[in-house]
Amino acid sequence: MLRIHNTLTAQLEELRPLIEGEVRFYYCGPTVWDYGHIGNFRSAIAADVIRRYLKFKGLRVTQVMNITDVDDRIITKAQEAGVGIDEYTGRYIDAFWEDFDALGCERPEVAPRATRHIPEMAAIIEQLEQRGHAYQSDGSIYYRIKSFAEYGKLSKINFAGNVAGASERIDTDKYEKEDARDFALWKAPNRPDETAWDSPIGRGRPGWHIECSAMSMKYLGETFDLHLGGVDLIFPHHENEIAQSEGATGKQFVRYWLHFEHLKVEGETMSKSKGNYYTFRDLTAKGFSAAAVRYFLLSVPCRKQLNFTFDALRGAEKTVESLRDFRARLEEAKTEPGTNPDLHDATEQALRDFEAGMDDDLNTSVALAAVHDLTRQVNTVLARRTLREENKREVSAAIDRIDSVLNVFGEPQRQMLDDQIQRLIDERQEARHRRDFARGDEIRDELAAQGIILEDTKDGVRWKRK
RNA sequence: GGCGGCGUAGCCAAGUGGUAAGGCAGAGGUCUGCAAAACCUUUAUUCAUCGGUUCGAUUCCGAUCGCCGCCUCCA
Repeated sequence: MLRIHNTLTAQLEELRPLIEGEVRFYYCGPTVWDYGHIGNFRSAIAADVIRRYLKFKGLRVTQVMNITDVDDRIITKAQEAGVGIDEYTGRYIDAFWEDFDALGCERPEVAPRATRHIPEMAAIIEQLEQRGHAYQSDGSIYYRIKSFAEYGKLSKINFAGNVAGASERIDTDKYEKEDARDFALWKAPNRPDETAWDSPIGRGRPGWHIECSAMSMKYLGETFDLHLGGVDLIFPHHENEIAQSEGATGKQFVRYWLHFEHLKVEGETMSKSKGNYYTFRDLTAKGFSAAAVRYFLLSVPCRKQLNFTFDALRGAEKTVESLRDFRARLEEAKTEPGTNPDLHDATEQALRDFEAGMDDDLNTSVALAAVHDLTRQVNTVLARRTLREENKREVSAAIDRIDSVLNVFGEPQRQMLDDQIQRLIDERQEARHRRDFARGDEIRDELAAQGIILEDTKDGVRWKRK
């Protein structure tokens, strides 16, 4: 029997004998019409960090991630727009992947779409009917919750305990269901012209939950290791996934569940009506970099609520800039052979601290503190010009290793300068040698206006793009 | 009403039964022709409030106030 641990990494140790070096996991991604807000991307980045950390730990991963491309709203919206459902969802899906890539997330192995898995869903529904977990009513098919004794085990929802205030809202008469709690597996079309699919279980469209059961089990097996998603999905979605999958197979569905907490904005719920609803594209339009957004969103452990403020995002922007500068300066640094033993120890310590932080329930805050400790110490050594060749190699390797998980340092940008700019830089150096600082500063301002920032160092001038 | 998360410096926050990580911002300094970058020093006698347990609580317990989520449809 598996014990359930309170951290992912502890659970992985328990799983190791079973998983043979490969972690198979599922991430419930967004729905197309809701794909772009930063709350969703916080989850997507959290899943990405987990994915990358599993690889850091030497495990192989098979990740399945869905973007829901069919629901009542999509069907309605597409019909209103007078376009096919694929055409309607396609542009959102394209935009999603564009943002996903920009935010430095690794693509999952499989990104299935519900609309391409109707037969698989129908098969599970048939199985549920055979096993007495489902029933037909008015052409639709519902899950019979009474038949699944363990229903509620994930969310610990106590239906009996709900009092007047909440239970009043459940209007039993409104649905053709045996029990108010039963949920739709398959919905008959409301109108003859409504978008629907033909299948062995009739014409209709899938209920929300069945897609995740069908697609996860198809690609990961009837039992798999890890299931990720936002806390808002615990009930009913994940509860229903368990009921569907375990009802159909009689086997344990998921070994370990991990839920990401919400993002708040200025201490409040993010909502369009409050005017504090931000998409990733809103933030880039305001001039924030994708790296800063990623850094901010992953800087707090994913099981904790995170409060988004523009002050904090500006802070993340500065931090990310200094990390990127750090890596560039490290690579440019001239070194003499040998090693600086203190820095060698500090580098090893940083790697240990980073991993210890991540092992402690993916505590990215602690892991980042280790990164900052290392960069500060290396900067000190760089300032004193006592960085040695071996340290440079070790630190660089450590940063690469850490950044294989966080992906916040950014790619070293060694583009060429065009001749005209290079000539201006040379002219400025000459002017400064003549102590013509007025001309020098004039050139510096001119270049700054073109987005080229100059820094004078003992080894000459270095430049970077703003 | 039920279940759960949370309240730590100007901002984002980690954290622990033994006396507050880290980042950003701020202050002073080093370096620089000046900048920039970087470094050094500094910034919470205190962790929402009030009680309790304890030799000792920010950390445990209770109450209060405040914020967030789920408990209904849609995903």
